Amino acid sequence: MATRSRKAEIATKPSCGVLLFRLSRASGENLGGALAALDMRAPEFAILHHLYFEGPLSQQQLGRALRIHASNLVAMIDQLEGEGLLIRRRDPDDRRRYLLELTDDGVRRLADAERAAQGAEADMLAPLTPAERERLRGYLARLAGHSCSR
Amino acid sequence: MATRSRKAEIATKPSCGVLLFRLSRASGENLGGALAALDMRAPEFAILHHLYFEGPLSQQQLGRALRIHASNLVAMIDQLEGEGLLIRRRDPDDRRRYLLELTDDGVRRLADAERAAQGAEADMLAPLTPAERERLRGYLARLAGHSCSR
DNA sequence: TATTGTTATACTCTATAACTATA
DNA sequence: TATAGTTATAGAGTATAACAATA
Repeated sequence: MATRSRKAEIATKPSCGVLLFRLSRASGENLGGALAALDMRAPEFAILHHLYFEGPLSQQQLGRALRIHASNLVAMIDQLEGEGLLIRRRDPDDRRRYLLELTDDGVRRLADAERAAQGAEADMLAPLTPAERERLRGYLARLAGHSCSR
Repeated sequence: MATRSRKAEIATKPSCGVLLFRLSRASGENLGGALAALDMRAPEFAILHHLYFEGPLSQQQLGRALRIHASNLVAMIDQLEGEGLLIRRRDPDDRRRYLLELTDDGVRRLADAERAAQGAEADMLAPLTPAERERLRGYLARLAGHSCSR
């Protein structure tokens, strides 16, 4: 009993949290490698992606969803705006805010990035059947919606 | 047709890769917050965790699994060894390598960290049913085994 | 020659605090 | 007063290259 109690304090299987930690780093490495050919980084890809699906958004909203600190987001948005991939428009209802919106070039660039990322994604998901991949995607989408929409 | 082709280049739903990016950051923030009470960071937690389940391992093996660069791992292992949570033993079969192994204190510290992390994990997984959580954990474990065991 | 661990270093990312303009 | 965006800056995290010890 005494010898078991020490072991019993630790779960017999890795938790989702620690699995996410490991997997996100491996996935990020693959994604980063694929995006490097386009001279793009994962955070930029995530920004374009999120604005495409959820935009227009303020910098605060975008930063909260992607867990990018407001102070760090400024330079990233500057960069993307400088490349003509998005525009900052003042929100007429609250002139403190910007409304970030993709340009047509931004949409095209996102499409290029998605194409590049597809191969990396397929490698990562190889162990799962197509049905399992879709179920995983559904789970992740629900969890992301819950955790990333504050 | 021409108006559809622009849209058609981009998937109608976020991919697993970008969902993992977002979710891992939200999850990491929660985990980091929970571990802060123990004055521990997520990478340290992952190291203790991985050595517990997969150890003993060389620094190269550990670094590859967790995507921590060998040059950066040195200081982290120094720190954990200094706290008495693990030991570096020379591998008698290959004296270039260490065999990293948790001490009893390391196991206890991991148990403390797991307890602290449990609350954050429950919050994150709240949108899923218990059965769905277990299926998700199984998927993540299979993918991590594939991507993180090079 | 190749590999493990190590150091030094530059670069990116992240977090904190203070400022401005708007609300 | 409070919030959105910005700036400056310190602190982690990351990657590259070179080295000693060992294979």
